[in-house]
Amino acid sequence: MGVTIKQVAALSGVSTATVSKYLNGVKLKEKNKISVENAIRELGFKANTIARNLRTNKSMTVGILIPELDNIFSTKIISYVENELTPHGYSTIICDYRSNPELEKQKLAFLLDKMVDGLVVMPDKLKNKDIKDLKVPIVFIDRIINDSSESAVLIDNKKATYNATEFLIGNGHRRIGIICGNSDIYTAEERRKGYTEAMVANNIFVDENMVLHGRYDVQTGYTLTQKLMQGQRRPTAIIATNNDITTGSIIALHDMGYTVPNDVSFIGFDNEELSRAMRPELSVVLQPLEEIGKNVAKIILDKMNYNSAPNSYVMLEPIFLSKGSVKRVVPEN
Amino acid sequence: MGVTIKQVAALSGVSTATVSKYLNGVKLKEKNKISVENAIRELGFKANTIARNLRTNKSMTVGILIPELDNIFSTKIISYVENELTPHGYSTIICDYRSNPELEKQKLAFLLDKMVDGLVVMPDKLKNKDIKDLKVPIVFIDRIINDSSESAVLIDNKKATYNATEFLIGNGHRRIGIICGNSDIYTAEERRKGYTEAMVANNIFVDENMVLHGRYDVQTGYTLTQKLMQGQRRPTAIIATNNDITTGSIIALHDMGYTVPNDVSFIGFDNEELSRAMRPELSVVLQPLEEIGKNVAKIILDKMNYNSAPNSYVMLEPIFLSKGSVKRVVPEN
DNA sequence: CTGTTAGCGCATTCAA
DNA sequence: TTGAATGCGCTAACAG
Repeated sequence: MGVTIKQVAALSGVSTATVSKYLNGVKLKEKNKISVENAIRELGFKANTIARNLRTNKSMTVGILIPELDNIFSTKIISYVENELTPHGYSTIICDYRSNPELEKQKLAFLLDKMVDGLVVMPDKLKNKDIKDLKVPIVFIDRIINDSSESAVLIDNKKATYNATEFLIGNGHRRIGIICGNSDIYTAEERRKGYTEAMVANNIFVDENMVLHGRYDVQTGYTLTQKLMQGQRRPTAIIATNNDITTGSIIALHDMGYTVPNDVSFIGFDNEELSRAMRPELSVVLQPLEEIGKNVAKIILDKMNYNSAPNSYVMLEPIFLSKGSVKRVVPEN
Repeated sequence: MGVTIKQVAALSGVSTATVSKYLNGVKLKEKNKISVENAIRELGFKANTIARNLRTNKSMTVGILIPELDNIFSTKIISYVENELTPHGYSTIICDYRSNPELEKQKLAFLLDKMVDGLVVMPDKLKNKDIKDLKVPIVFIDRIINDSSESAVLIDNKKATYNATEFLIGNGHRRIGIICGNSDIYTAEERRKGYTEAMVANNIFVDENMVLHGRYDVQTGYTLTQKLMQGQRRPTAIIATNNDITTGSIIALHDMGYTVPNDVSFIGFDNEELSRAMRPELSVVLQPLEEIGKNVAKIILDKMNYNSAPNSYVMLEPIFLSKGSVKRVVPEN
């Protein structure tokens, strides 16, 4: 369908091999170089990458697999990753699996089909066996897979909620509700642990009615906040553990007529923009998105370029932004 | 480096042609079919799609090109498009061009390189000449390209802001500020026109200081809102014309100590979640994202399957959600 | 520095 | 039904 190297060769009076070399940066005799260039221009030639990939077994593309597309947290990180990859000549193919375990595997296979040279994955239900004998380098973001020692970049999730919880405790709170993602997600479980550890460290009883699990979405934040606030003994503070849960939780509180922090103190996660828009602004745990992205890019580039690059596991510090959504209360004890 | 059709053929005692036929759904003699299936299983054979694409000139994938990845408006639509495409056997490759005209063309070329069978594009600076002789079907979302009669799905943008503006006028507002995207973006210009037309239709002078243009991002919303509110004669109402501008605008108002709607009335765009989180909730113009996605999918599928499918241009109705962010005022003059 | 030759993995004639 | 042969467009030896 398109113009081929053969036609270029014919028109310029050299062999296809020579044209190919030209395309791959090999120096030609000045005269040949010029006639090849002319032919390319005249014919409007564009190399067929599919054929090239077939031949070289490389595609100069990195596959990116995330659970949801409409999740700013992951898309922002990806933007940063892309930013670092592009200057090195790599393109990216982004796929989402709608938090669906079936799709998760299918899309992984799809990316492999496209002969990606590397993979950046935010996994959900993926198991070690699904990835352990892939021939392409892989880096996990945000979450890791049990028993896998593949490279990963994430934040210290336990610390994130530990700090948030301690902050609340320091302000007199004892009944602290927390809304977590499903406990089979690594991140969710870590965040839950951070909370529990902080409570325990401060000799506070952990009421299981205060620890709720659901999906990482607005609806979950909404519903579980209602549940927390409708219980017999309400929390005096709530921690939302992801971007969408933060949104849903705030909407629910407002819909129920509660004011933050007068009726209930609040610490959000990730949702910097909502935090800034509210008055008082929300105290939030933020992740260093740009740093995450840069680390991911560095690791995957290293791995693609030096097969021997060892796995690296990077754990970054969460950022706690203290704003006006936490009120000091008298401890109930 | 994987298992090839050749090895399968060898192991099952038939020719590669026969294996290929099996893979493509051609009926084989029962005995052959079984041995081929066994061989495939034993060897763990997986057809190499790159080779297949090279041969067939098809990839069963649709390329999606959007300006920004961290823009929920586009990613939500894409989710819906994907949802409709998957059951038909099509996968998607998503690329963003970071609102960069250079990248916009590059990524388009990248997708073409991947031999996508169809294209869904939210264009920015793309010109008709860039796409007029592509051999793959294309559908535009949200924005169209001048002098191009390609298929497109969008909302009636002019009406969206016309209605919002009329609503404000009906509530006594005369000095109405509006923050628009860059005027070379189709959508931005339409929205600006809707505003102007409503003003003119109501015999209200259009003060050019009230009509500001910038990027479709939070920073723009923030800065231009400051500008509007710092002027000598402040607006009594502000219209933000996209998701991020809405966010930035609200943050700016709050940072300056203004309350909505007491100090200034406000109508946002797209940002349903922020709208729901605020108290009073924000009045907003919403787009029917799911409907947009479904229309896009339908059109691109038709075009990929019947080359003759005519171009279609779908214009959907915007939704105006009236909440508490608009206050009735006494008209100034 | 250039051309010849071979083949990546698959799908598709055309005969048989 | 099947198989032998051919080639999609390109790159990679190797020899010249």
